[in-house]
Amino acid sequence: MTNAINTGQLMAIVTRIERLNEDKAAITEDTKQVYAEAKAMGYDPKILRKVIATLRQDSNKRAEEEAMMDLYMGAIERGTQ
Amino acid sequence: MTNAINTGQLMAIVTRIERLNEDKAAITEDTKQVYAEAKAMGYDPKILRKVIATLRQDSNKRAEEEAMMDLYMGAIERGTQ
Amino acid sequence: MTNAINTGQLMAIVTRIERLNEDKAAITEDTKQVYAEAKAMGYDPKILRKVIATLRQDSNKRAEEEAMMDLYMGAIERGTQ
Amino acid sequence: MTNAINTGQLMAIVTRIERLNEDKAAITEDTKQVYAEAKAMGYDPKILRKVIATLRQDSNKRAEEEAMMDLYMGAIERGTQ
DNA sequence: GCGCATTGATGGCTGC
DNA sequence: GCAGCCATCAATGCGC
Repeated sequence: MTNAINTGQLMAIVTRIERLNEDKAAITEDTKQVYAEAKAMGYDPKILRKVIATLRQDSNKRAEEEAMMDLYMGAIERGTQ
Repeated sequence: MTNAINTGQLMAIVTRIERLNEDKAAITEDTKQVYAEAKAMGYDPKILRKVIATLRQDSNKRAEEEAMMDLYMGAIERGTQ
Repeated sequence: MTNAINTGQLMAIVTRIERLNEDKAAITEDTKQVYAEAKAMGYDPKILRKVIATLRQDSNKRAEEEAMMDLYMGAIERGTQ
Repeated sequence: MTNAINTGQLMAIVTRIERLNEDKAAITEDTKQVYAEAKAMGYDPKILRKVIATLRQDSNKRAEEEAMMDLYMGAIERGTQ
């Protein structure tokens, strides 16, 4: 019967994921720390967040535009076959 | 006038945060990878996620929520008999 | 050449889809409203959502998932004793 | 004891939400239909989706820019108080 | 059946 | 201190 669970294997997986989750939480913590420092230096955290978000959006936008271009190009190629 | 912005300082902050965001994204990537491996080994990712979430939850709170859920469900079942 | 686009036709399609999207957004809004009212009446929205989700689920499938979850949890508990 | 549940009230809430969910599903259905028609007319559904998404993004972008502007204006006002 | 895109849910942050 | 808001994250559903 293959329904039996390989306990060691399962626990290894669970442990790895839990570890990754902790690492991620730690980074979130660090990020908050940086925002706190920035605030102490007089920067408005809210604006800072918006700026970062905007910078990220701009990269995404570029990627997005390329994707769209590819899509159009593909359509044209198919249309002219 | 103190409104002038220290460009270097600001960029340092922004860069640090972007770096942390990237690190976090990388970990998210790794996590997805682990789930994919687990799936390949025959584990159901959906259940796996539930298990991880459950392990993280406080058991008292969990019991409480279940009790309330039963209460609601019971009321509805009686109402539709 | 048939590659030329019928602008009016295309716009009609786009407009219809946008309209449907708006309608959907409006319903989402209404739904949030109902949850808010329910909360004001003392119902826990989180539990309420779980109840609705549960009612929608096929009960066989639900039992199956719970069984598998128990299997995983049992293996982990035994492993950590 | 106030923990007892007003069954009729609860069911009314649940029913309203379920109804809204159905309406939403119906709209989703309609949308799929429109995409199917468009495809039959020779439009590439994939591109169509991207176009719609882009149009939506552009509106969002405008709103976003206004929000950012407000944020900056607020910061300046606070800074000059 | 997979990957993706959208949508729904949760937790954290901010302002009152 | 809490409610509302936002941003992230999980999950379902869709098209390929």
